[in-house]
Amino acid sequence: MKHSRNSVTSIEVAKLAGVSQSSVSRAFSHEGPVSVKTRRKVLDAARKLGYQPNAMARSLITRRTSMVGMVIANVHNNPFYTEVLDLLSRKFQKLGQKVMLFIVNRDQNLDDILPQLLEYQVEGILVTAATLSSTMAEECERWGRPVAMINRYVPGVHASWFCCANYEGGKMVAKLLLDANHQRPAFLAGSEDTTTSIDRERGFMEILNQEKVEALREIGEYTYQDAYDAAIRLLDRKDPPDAIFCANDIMALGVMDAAKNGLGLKIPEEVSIIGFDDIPMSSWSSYSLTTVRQPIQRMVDASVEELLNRIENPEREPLQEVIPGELVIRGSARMPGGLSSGWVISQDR
Amino acid sequence: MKHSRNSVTSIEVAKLAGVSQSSVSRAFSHEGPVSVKTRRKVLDAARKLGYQPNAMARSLITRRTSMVGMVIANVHNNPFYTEVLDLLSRKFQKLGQKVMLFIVNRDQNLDDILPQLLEYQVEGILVTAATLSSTMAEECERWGRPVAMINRYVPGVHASWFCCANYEGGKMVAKLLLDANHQRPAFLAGSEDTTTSIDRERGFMEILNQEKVEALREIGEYTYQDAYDAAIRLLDRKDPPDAIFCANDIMALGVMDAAKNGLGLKIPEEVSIIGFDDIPMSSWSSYSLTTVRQPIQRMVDASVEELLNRIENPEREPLQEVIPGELVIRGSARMPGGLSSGWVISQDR
DNA sequence: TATGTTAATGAAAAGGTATTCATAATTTAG
DNA sequence: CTAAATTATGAATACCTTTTCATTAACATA
Repeated sequence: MKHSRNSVTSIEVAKLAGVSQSSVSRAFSHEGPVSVKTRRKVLDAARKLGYQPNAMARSLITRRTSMVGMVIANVHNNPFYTEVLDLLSRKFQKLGQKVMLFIVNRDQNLDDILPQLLEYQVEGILVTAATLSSTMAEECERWGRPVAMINRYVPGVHASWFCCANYEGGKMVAKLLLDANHQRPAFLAGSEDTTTSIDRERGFMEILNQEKVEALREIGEYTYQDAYDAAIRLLDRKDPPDAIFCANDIMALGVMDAAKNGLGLKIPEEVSIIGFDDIPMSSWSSYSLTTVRQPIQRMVDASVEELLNRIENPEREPLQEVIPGELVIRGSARMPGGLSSGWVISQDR
Repeated sequence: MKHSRNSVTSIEVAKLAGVSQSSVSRAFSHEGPVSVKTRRKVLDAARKLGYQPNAMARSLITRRTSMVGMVIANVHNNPFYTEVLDLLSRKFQKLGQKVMLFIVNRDQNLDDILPQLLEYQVEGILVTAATLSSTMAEECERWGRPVAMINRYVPGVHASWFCCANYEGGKMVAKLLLDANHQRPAFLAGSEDTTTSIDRERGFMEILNQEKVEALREIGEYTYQDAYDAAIRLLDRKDPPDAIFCANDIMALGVMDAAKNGLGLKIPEEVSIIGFDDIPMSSWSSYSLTTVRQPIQRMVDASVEELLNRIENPEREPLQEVIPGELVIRGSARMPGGLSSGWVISQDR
């Protein structure tokens, strides 16, 4: 026999089990008192009919859905966010939350996504690699739907966010390059309008300026190909840089390919390359990229826990945190003479 | 003012607009007749109150949710499935479907996922890179929840599926290698229990057997690292292979790194490497991997359309399709002398 | 045994919408 | 200008749960 849709209701189960519908509900929801005898009867009947409580009906009365919205960009062209997506999803699952997923473009306006999320009564929204406008975030929060962001923040917004210490990361890289006696560094920006790229550059430039070192600059739009092209432009000048700090790893890999295979340069002898993220490919022997590892697990854990926390306690004020990254020294950048010079060399994972 | 949860109902809107609740519903659902005047009044009031229809309540009565379940594995360690996830999600979005996402392990049992999907009344389920047991699939279908799979099938199962022509792909690769005069090919399997790996190997071996060519064999579990290790074992023997066909690209990249950087071999002069998938990295200049491109866009389009189609027409029989892949000739495999020999050389995307 | 407590049960209401049906308003045809 | 047909509206119902409340059964205490 073929059921057109799942039409088995608690009433039918009740009938078969010879109890009231209320008892069926109690047997399933672990709330309220049920005798072991009726529970058994109910579960037997339910199994026989293939009954399953209807989450929609339940949510209508409990006003809880156990659903969260997840908005993520850049998932296909940056393995870092693939990993974030993976970890987020699994963490939510483990904590009993259902995930409603929206994949967007980095620069996409979320104004048409939000209504859908709210319509479906998600209890909270997690945004990463995309930016929720300040007004939109306020709107969500005002309706009791907490928002948490990863690696993105909006000044003064009433929402939680968790970022890698991008500014400090940029500083670390600059110090490393100067210590290793680089004379002519360059910065390869991601997208001009992302705080991640901006902050990494700010930290980087801050140190260089202190030492009165000027830096070249190009834009790679956070993609392999744009970075490859930018690297060619950069390295093909009469006065090429001797080091390139890229706003993320995927660009750094593009730059390495451009330098090595495009222009036949030796890395790190002729040019040092440093990235940011520490995606899996950075440790591959073809690249061996020196980079700043983002504390991805901690960012994920913190943001999920914070989000669920604020769902349970709506009065709680949103939390924001900057979590330090760590330098991962591999082979793509020349090292300071001593090497001992106090650098923390992180192990590969 | 802070609303505890979204508590604005159609009744409040009706009150403010001075119409009945029914009219509010009609104004929003584009069903039934509404005069332009009342529609305007309703929408005005709704905007003022920040009203949004409650999808849970709606689904309860319409018995439709516009939600589909998406179960995907391997998303973090195989860029191919990252892209599938991305395309699937966007396609569903474009067609007005909400996606409930579950990320699982390849070998994970889906028995605990399914009840959750059914509980939340998804109207269909799309599974990729994971396997739904035959009985589970039947169960879903029996309750009117169509199932579609990408790159996975279960013999005799009553579900839709769309696969790349893995068997034929394996044959193509074998022919190419033989034509280019390779004497000692090897196959690097993914996971032993996946039809993708099995079918690719079957096609590959079929041609080799025809020509009485024996092949070496190793297992790489579909990961870069395992493949790297397997390649070392393979290439470090006294009688190493002169070609390695890998069950997917990510393994092929591991094999290339092992050969080039681990053992100092020249590719393709000393060993040819061929992959399967055509992930973005395969076209990077450090690899330039010859591979079989999966028709990812077509598989995604077909499976989504088929799933929605069967949701609308539950009586329709599930459709299955094998879609041919195409050989992408790059630089990681020695070519037949003529090169003209009739090979379709695909352009990079 | 009588009485007071606690546990178990069922009837009924509530949650927010879509939809049916009957009625009212409007338009069209004659 | 009336009758007929059409369109717009509102009241009431249904969707499937959870939960409250009142009632009954079971149990323990004196």
